[in-house]
Amino acid sequence: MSWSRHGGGGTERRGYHHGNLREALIEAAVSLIAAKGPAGFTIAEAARQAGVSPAAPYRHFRDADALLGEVALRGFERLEAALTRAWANGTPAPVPAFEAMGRAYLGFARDEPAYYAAMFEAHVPREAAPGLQSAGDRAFAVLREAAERLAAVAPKERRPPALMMALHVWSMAHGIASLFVRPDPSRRKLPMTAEELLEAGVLIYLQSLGLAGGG
Amino acid sequence: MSWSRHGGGGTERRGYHHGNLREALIEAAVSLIAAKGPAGFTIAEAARQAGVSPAAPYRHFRDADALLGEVALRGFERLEAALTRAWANGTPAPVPAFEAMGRAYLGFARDEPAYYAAMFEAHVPREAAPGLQSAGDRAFAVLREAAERLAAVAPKERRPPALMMALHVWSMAHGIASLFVRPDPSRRKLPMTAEELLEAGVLIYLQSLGLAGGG
DNA sequence: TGTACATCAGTGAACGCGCGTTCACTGATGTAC
DNA sequence: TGTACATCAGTGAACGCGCGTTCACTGATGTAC
Repeated sequence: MSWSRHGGGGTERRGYHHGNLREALIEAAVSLIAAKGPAGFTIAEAARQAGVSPAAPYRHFRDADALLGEVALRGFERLEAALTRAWANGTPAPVPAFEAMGRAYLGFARDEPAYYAAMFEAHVPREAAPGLQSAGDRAFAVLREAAERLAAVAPKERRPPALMMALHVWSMAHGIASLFVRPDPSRRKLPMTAEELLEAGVLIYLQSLGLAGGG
Repeated sequence: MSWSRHGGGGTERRGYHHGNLREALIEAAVSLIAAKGPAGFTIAEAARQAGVSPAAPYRHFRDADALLGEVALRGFERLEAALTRAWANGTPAPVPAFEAMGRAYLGFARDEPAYYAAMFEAHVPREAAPGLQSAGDRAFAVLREAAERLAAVAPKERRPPALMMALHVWSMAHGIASLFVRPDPSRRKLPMTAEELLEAGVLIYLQSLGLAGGG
């Protein structure tokens, strides 16, 4: 395999062929977005960071949107993995597992700002990368299935449509992430952590469905 | 007043002095952001649209952030007005007035996409325009005061901190606006309107606090 | 009412910059025989 | 094992473009007297 000779870094010697330029460009895009936001990313700069001429990226990506779309796609895959891990198939119990999933969403926004920005802030057309749309669908499906499991446990007369539950929780998590987690220069200060805010909100919401203790 | 001679449009004859360039640039920025998103806006293009040389805007704004900041500031003022109007001092009753405020938030996101983008998507530093931070504070204060009025009506043993209620509802409204109202090319389809989704979410939330008729 | 003057909003030409995109090319790779 | 050849990833030079920003300037405005 050619890229085994080229492995990780950027400064390393290489021949005429890069060997793994596609991956290197994606990595470069991620680090550029992390540093300067999605608007600060350009194909030319990504090429420079990959140590390659400005024309080279066009062998792999039609334009900037295609590259951004690939970053977004991988972001959705990572988010899906993180949510799946947190939900842990509803263990030890559905409600705490659901809460863990909420924390995972915020953790993703915090720890992977570049992916998050490509997914939700770059306004990449869904056709930009093949599979982008379905990767997004799969990430949301994790949340929806968890909501279905929860809904099944709820007292029948209070049970809302699981899809709606999923949308409510996603919206609250996403709103909190956008307003209080993403590094925005005009971000408002919170009197608690974003995680505490979300956890409280979800608990209040679930209580109403007969799913969480007391109050 | 000099600008009384120059009034509205752009194509109209004018002399050496524009007379109302500052306002014209803000209008141009709003229309550019509406058309191409915050990233598609440039000082040069705003100047062109105002019928003025590319150097002229620098008499009024230090840079693009200052102009965007001014747009964001006015956006917060408009949002504050819209929320205040919808809340209507809690009439006819706190819960429906609260719901109306939620609809007003979504309506603002839908009807004023340029302002919304400048406020929440352009990542303008809060120092970009004097008063920007406090305009944001005032808009949020409307929501917070409404939450306080609602909290006062809630049964004591279920009453959450009003600030937290405000943050929860703001987050859900903002999440729904970001995910389902803003024109995002990768936006997911909803099985209901954004307004219905938010209304249902807020009702479920308020039920839990003993504030809305039970399910 | 008239005039001189200070002020300052807007001009227009110019600059350097980085970007996206193209093109004919070059040289590394791997495969057919 | 060797050789000829097709493939195609990456080159590098070039282009036109629009942007931000500067500068000495010009001419409209309004105010002091």
